[in-house]
Amino acid sequence: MSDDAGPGPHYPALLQLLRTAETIWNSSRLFFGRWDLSPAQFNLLNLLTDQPEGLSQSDLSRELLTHRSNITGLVDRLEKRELVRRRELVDDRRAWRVVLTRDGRELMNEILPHYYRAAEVVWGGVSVRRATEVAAVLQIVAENTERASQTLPEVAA
Amino acid sequence: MSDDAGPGPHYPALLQLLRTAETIWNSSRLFFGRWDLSPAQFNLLNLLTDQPEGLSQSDLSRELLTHRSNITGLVDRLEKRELVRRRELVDDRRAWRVVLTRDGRELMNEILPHYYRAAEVVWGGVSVRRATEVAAVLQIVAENTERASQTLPEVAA
DNA sequence: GAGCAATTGTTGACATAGCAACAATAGATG
DNA sequence: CATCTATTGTTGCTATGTCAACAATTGCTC
Repeated sequence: MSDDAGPGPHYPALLQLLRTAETIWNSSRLFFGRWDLSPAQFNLLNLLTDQPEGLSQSDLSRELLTHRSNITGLVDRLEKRELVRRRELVDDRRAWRVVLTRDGRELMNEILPHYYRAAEVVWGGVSVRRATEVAAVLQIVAENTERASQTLPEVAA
Repeated sequence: MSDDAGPGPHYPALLQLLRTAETIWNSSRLFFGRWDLSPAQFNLLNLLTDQPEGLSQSDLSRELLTHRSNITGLVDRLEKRELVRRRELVDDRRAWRVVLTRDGRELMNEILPHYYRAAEVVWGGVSVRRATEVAAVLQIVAENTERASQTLPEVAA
């Protein structure tokens, strides 16, 4: 129960986690740059790939862990390149269904094999079993974080 | 050697990694908001905390895994709040030494204990041993990613 | 149905990113 | 020394991100 404490024993692991994720994100920018896509744009397209009915912008913001208002511009730019289209949602006139166009689907068909291969390269030397264990721990960390966010004042009280 | 492959066996772990990091990042925005800091601002101040001589903006950009040009505005805003100061670097008139002010040091002294405690909360239920193992795997992943970035064309060839 | 609360997407303001181009300076090489 | 190259920080452009406020619509409740 020491009080003016320095870093705890888990602290280095937290730093490594954030650092690794940032490294991957930066590298993915180079990777997707070959198709003139930002990581954010790719992630959005990727979400739509197995959604023939499309997703609302609200759905997209939830899945992408980002604010609704980001989606507007993101979809605007992808729509301008005709990779994506806004279609009407019959039972709700406030919302759109964002769907892949034919061009969008073809682009994803081209990128995805490269992407999946790169994902394996990144885990090179790490067994599937070990990677799965790591993912399980990371899920716990994510859940802890969300729980802590909801009771924010107490986290640091 | 299948070719029009779907996701590989490590793919879910990659998604979980990125998702967890984003969750932490988003949560940290709320957390640091109590002191009117963005996560980026905190990270910069945190780097300076054990650097009484300060760091050049180049050093900062390297450590923060971000472009030089970001640091300009980041330091500008922190300087306006008098948490940080640009001082001359005697042997190189191109560069600055960015150092914490007294206010900046005091602010960090206030925040850091809360921060370190939150870092432990995030790993709740995960033993130190396990967290350290996870971090070791994540370091391998980061190294693989950097190596792949340097030989980008081949990654997806 | 009328009224009220919640949701959806957009907008504007701003912080945070990357990148290219630039001026100033430093370092290396002849 | 002169020149060529590399590094440092800044600027402008754009994309991405948060947030608050707004209009339109939906859902709920009386």
